[in-house]
Parts: sequence; C-alpha cells; structure tokens
Amino acid sequence: MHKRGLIKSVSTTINDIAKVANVSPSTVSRVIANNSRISKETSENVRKIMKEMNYYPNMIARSLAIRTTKIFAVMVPGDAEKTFLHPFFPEVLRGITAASYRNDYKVLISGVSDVTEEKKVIREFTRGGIAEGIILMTSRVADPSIEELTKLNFPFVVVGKPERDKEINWVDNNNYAIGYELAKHLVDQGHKRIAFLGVCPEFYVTVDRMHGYKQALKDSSLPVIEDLIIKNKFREDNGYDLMQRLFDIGKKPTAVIACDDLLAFGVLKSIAEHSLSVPQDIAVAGFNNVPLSEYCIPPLTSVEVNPYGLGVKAVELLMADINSEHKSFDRAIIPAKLVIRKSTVR
Amino acid sequence: MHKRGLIKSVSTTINDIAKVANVSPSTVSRVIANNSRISKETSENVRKIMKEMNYYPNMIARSLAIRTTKIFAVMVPGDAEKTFLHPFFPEVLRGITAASYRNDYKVLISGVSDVTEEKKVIREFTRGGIAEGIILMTSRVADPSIEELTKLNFPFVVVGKPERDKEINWVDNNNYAIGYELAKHLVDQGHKRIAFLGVCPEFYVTVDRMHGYKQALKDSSLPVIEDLIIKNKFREDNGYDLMQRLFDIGKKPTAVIACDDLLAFGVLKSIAEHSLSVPQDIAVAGFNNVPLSEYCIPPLTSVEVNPYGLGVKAVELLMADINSEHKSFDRAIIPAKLVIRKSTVR
DNA sequence: CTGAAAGCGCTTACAG
DNA sequence: CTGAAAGCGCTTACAG
Repeated sequence: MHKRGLIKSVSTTINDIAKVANVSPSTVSRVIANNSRISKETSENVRKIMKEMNYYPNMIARSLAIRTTKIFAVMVPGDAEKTFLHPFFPEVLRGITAASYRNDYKVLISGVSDVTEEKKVIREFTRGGIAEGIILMTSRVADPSIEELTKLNFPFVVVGKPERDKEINWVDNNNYAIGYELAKHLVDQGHKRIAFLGVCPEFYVTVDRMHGYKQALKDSSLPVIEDLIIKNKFREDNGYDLMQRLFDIGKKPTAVIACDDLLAFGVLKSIAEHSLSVPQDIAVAGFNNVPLSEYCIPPLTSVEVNPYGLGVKAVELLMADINSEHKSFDRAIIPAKLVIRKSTVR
Repeated sequence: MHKRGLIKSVSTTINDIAKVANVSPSTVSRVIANNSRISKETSENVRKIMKEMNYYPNMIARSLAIRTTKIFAVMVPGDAEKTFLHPFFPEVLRGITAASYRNDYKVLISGVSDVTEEKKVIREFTRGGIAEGIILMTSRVADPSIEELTKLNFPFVVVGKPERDKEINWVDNNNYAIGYELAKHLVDQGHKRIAFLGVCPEFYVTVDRMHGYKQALKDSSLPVIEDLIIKNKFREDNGYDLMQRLFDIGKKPTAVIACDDLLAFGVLKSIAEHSLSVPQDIAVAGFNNVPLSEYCIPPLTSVEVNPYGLGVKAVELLMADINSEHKSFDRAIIPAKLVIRKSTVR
C-alpha cells in the first residue's frame, strides 16, 4: 500500500477492523449497517473490535458509495448584513436546523455577499453533489437563484412566497389576511385615519399586507387615503423617519400600522418626541412580534408569524420533494396570530 | 459496468469527458486542477468538451481522494431557543460564514437541542471526517463539547473565553475592561450609587464585566454596595423584573448598568412605571449595542462588542491551527467600544 | 506532456 | 450467513 508523507493521522478503516476480526470488509460494513443477515456472534465480535480500535466510519466515503450526503443547504440572502439583524431570520434558521436534524440531515449555510457569488455557491452545492436540497431564505423579485435551481431541476423550497409561485415549493404566512386582520382590529377600536408605513414594492410581504389593510378599510366603508401610506426601502429606512414624514405632511393619523415591529419602535419614538401618547393620541401596531415588542413602552400590538414554524415546514416540503417518485411541488401557509397589547387598546 | 436501478440521474464524470476528449481521466483531472504541465491545446480541448457536456466535478469524490472537505462546523449551544434570539449570535455567525467563504470553507451548523445530542453530532462531524474544524458558539461552565474536542485533539475554537483557557483557541472581548470603562463613565458623570444588574455565575462574560465594574468603583474610592448587584439567569430573566427587585429592596440607585441591552430595555420600562425619568433620575447603560439601542427612548449608552469581528477572528484562529505544522493555540481579544448616548448624559 | 494503475474508505449485487 | 469483486468519482506518484 502506498502512503503519502504524513499528511494526516490516518485513521482506522473498515479494512483494519476486518483484518483483526478475521472477516471480510463486507461483513464489517454489514455490521455497521445493522444488516439482519449477519450472525449474532460475528456481529458482536466485530462490534467489540470496533469499540476496541475506536473505529468511526468515514462519512465522506459512505456518501460517495451511496450517493447521498444527507445535507441541506440554506442560502441567506446576499445583502445579509442588514437582513440577518432581524430576529425573524435566525428564528427561521433555527426551525430549519431543528427539523433537518430530526430528519437526519445536516445543514450548510451560505455566507456569500452578492448575487453572482451566490449563484456560484449554489452551483457548487447542487452540481458538486454536496447538498440534496436547497432552502432559499428570501424570495427577491426576479430572484436569479430561483431561476438557477429551476433550470437545474434541483429540489428546493423558498421561505416567502416567490414572484412566480407555480411549480415551486414555498412556505409563507397569509400576509394579505394578517394585514386585513390587523387593520380590522384598529377599525374596531374606532379608528378612521389609519396610516400604513413601510411598504416596499421589492418585498411582496409588505405589499400583500398593505392589500389586506386596504381591503379591511373598504369592507368597513372607510376611505383609503393614499397619503397615509408611506413607502420605504424595507429594513433599510427606519420607522422614525417614516413617521416624521407623516407628521411633516401634516396628515396626522389616529393609528399607524408599521410593516414590521422594528419600524414600529421608531414610530413610537417619533410620536413621543411630538409629545403625543400611545395609544391615547395615536395607536401603533407592527408585524412579526419580535421579542422586544412585549417589553417596549407601551407593549406593542403585533402579529406573531411563527418564523420557527416556517423553517420547520420548509424542511418538510423539501423532504417530500426529495422522497417523491416524480417531482412534487407544494406550498404551505403557516398560521399567524394577532397579539393585542396596550399600544392599540385605550 | 454495473448500474443499480434508477437511483438518480447519473451525471457526467471525468471518465465521460476523457473518453470524448480522447485523453485519460488523469489528464482531465489535471486540466481541472489547472496543472501547468498540461499542454495548452489539450487543456483547451478538454475544457471545451467539459463545457459542452456541462460537466461539474463531484466534490464528495474529490474530498475522499484528497482527504479534505473544506468544511467548518459551528455548534450553536443546546439551549438555542433563547440564545439565538439575541442579535449577538446571528452576528457572530455572519462573521463566521463570511470569513469561512473568504477562505474557501463551507460552514455546517448544528441544530441539536441538548448536550448529549451535541456530543453525538460533534463526533460525527469530527471522526466522521466531515469537518476540518469546529467553532463552539458559547463556552459553558464545564463544557462537555470542549472536553470532547480536546480529547480528540481536533482543531476547534470557542467564542467566549472558556473556563480552562489554556491550550484552547478562543476569541472574546476584554469583558473586565469594558465593565471597568462603562462604570468609570458613570462615575465621571458624578454617580455614586451605581447598580449592576444581570450577573450570572454560569456566564463568565457577566462575571468579568462585574469585576471590572467593581474595580472602577474602588479606583474611584467609591464603596461597592453588594445590594446594588442583582444576579439573574442571564437571558432567561428579564431586566424589568431585576429592576423591580431593586426598587422593592428600597435601595434606589442613581445609575444602573445592565449586563445586556435587552435587560436594559426592561430596566427603562420599570423606571418609566415608577414615573422616574432617564437619565435625570436614573442613568441606564447596557452592553452589546444591539440595533435597537440607538432607537429606544432615550437612546441607550452601550458597548459595541463587534460580534461580527469575533466570528471572523474565530475562523482565522481555526485556519492558523489547521495550517500549522504542530498544534497551535491562540487567543484573540476583539476591541470593544463604549458608545455614549442620552441615557447616561444629563 | 500524458497514461496506467493504485488508492481514498465505503457499499452492495452476485455467488456460494 | 459470508466473501470476492466491482463500483462510487475523483487524485497523484510513478514511469515514460
């Protein structure tokens, strides 16, 4: 046998075990795999020797042999700097890892900073035979990664309803419905001038929530006042600025819905600076129910979207796709829950 | 050649290319590796055919052959449910992934929920030949993973100074120094009764910060009042409760340092409920400078600990360990920066 | 500059 | 119940 220098401490292999146990490598392999056709004695003896020699199977070799890696890869969006600061993403990730491990899958995460690089990484993960499935953490408009994966006919699922939502696995909340529900709650509190802050055309989630909000107003025979709808670059602008803009226009609302709790915090600050109080003068609500919403002053009404559940479900769809005979596509709507707190209740 | 059923679409291999190009597989391999001894013509021809046949090398096979996976694994602590909600961890993770990719390493993250399972996963990653290095995201007291990895003599680094800090790679801030600096800042503002909230013996980071705080008081000839030091289960209890406890004892401080910004937010709330104002009646400061600290009311004085940098440095230490001839151990202290905001300045 | 051969450490159909 | 052999898809020392 040839051996290169002292590259690394060569560990014991199935052959070493076989030699000592006086059986063939095949038998050792079968013992590891718990193959039922191996006699109890042989099995026990081999096991004993494996233990003595401190043997552990090489997963890479096994992967090559069985052509299965048991690895999922999750692609964090390229502009992760800002994105990842939002508690939503770590929570999704936590759901993904938990569910993956439950299914005996490992998870590889990307750390690329731009879209071109992401494409390269996706190619390595998929064509390189490393991952068996991909989870896209955000759906962008005209997402090149979705294109790539579709073209490759590779199992993947996206978190957040994608632009082209047919023949693609995805999980999301019903953002239209929760936008509707939150607006309805404020209408029920007697509000007629409800502002909506933080719409960003690039993110469907905000647009869908806004549509729900509009419909709720219509269903309550309230006018949709376009001046009360403030756009922004989602998660780049801050809620303080958006609210200031609203004050500047001179169109004070009696309630404001922010597309995200983090924006709502800025809204609270802006309102405080105008010596107005929440909820007496202006009611405020957000989405995503971040951990701090419960503790801010006053506690913030929000919508729990269950990011952990989104992550778990994403993995389940992926598993289904991988294990199905013919290509399967599915979507999953994760239930969200309105959490009413002091910021909207007088 | 044998072929099992239709397990999966068999992709083109180096042999397919070789056949079409009329060269040996070795040559194709050398072309892929950019081996300089291959003639330009051969090289170009092979490349053309690879492109035509849409070839992509199988990374698993390559890994087996060269006995190198280019994978790091990061172990998120078992009680990740609470942990991961803190912005600190995603930021460290972001630093880790960014630095790893820069070094051509992929990163695998764990998703285990208890310590026993973590041990099993670590074993698979290390002994199974999957990872080349491990990053431990938190150092616990008597961390079993650290024991395991040390025993295996496997390259690893821990984020957060571990209990036994010799012969182990780790990165951290100088928590003693930043505790000192923050307390000194408050002393300079004229405070004499400075509370310290959120010490948790299980986490050295909090203990070190407290020691720094105590020393700062001593150096300023101020008494250390033990009643003003409130312990808690770090990140399990909340700042609101801790501050209430302080009020209950009847020992009102003129300033409070919370071991973490998230705790400080609860402190602010408790103070507001007592109709006291910050910083006029009580100054408040935290650590970790979470994104919201800048936007809360009033903006919170904190310490920027640079979690991203911690992640990056962790990878660098790992790279150094892996590439060094003989086992190397190192530590890195990442600079932190006091960020003074309105909550402590009258 | 290129090829034949052995090797990385497993799995599994086939034969007995 | 077990073994010999071929195979997974690469790399690389050796020989020419």
